[in-house]
Amino acid sequence: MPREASRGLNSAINVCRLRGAQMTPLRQGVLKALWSADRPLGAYDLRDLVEKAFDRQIPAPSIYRILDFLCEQGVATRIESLNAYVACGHPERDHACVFLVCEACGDATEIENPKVEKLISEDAKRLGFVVKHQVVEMSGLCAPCQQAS
Amino acid sequence: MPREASRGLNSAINVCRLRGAQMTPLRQGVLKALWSADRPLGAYDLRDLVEKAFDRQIPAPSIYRILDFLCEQGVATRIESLNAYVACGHPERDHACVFLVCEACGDATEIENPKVEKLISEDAKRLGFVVKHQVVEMSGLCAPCQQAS
DNA sequence: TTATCGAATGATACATTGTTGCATTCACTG
DNA sequence: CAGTGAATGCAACAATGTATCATTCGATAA
Repeated sequence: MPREASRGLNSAINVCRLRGAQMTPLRQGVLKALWSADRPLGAYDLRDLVEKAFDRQIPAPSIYRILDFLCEQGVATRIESLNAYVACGHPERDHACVFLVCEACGDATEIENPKVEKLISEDAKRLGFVVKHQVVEMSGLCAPCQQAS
Repeated sequence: MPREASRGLNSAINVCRLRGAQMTPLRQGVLKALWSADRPLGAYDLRDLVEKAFDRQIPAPSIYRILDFLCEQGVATRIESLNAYVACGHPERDHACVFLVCEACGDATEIENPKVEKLISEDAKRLGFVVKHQVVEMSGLCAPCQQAS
């Protein structure tokens, strides 16, 4: 696992601990798998990885529960358009994620843009709508994949 | 079906015709079901509705192919966070949809905000990323449901 | 230490959503 | 009327997600 990922993982674990949220071995295992991956992973991909790491079978519901937990803690994010999950780089800030999802290589880059959140929230407010969770995912081609094609 | 929906349906049919895209009876049936609904419908919900309307069985792959077609034509949109589909109100303009999805009543309101698209596209451009499709979905509570709770 | 209690996980079965591959039908065109 | 490509039918299956209940684990308090 690259150093940056290692830092991200530790940071996430600390964030959870500070909140009093239990970071169990299995939860750490799932989060570690997410940090080790270079692309979003599906729940069953994660199950396979964690089963190998723990050398035993893990039931699907456990994986889903753990993913729910990690997303609630803000240390992972579900990418709706892929039915997949990624580790989140800055869980300490309560923020909204924006992803650039490459159709070719499958990589999902998280970008930060608080303006987007504000812009939409204002529109929503005008309609009396209270936003609780935002999904912003742009699919297309990343720079390397454009050149490759 | 309300008048507005009826207009929307006809407009969508015309848009497709003008493009030379075949608007077959089955495709119209699916689109009509979408326009008649007051909330996003899943592929299998749609299948049930269209089966009743046509009084015969429809295979799931047909529904999915038709939904793909309708989305490509811009007369319907998939809401990723719900695995569901809605009719799109203005297919003539090539636009990006932004949805407000109410967790309580399930309704999905489409709002227009070209600024959002621009804002993110600029960020993407800076990274050399070419956006082909955008998913912007805000979940929360609509005004009526806030009062109800 | 031990009883207890809630959180987390295990286990089984199942529901929902989406796809593959190939056959058939249909409408248009030469 | 034959040929062609688009659309649909059909069967089986794959992938994703959930419901339910049992069990284990870990902290806390008697």
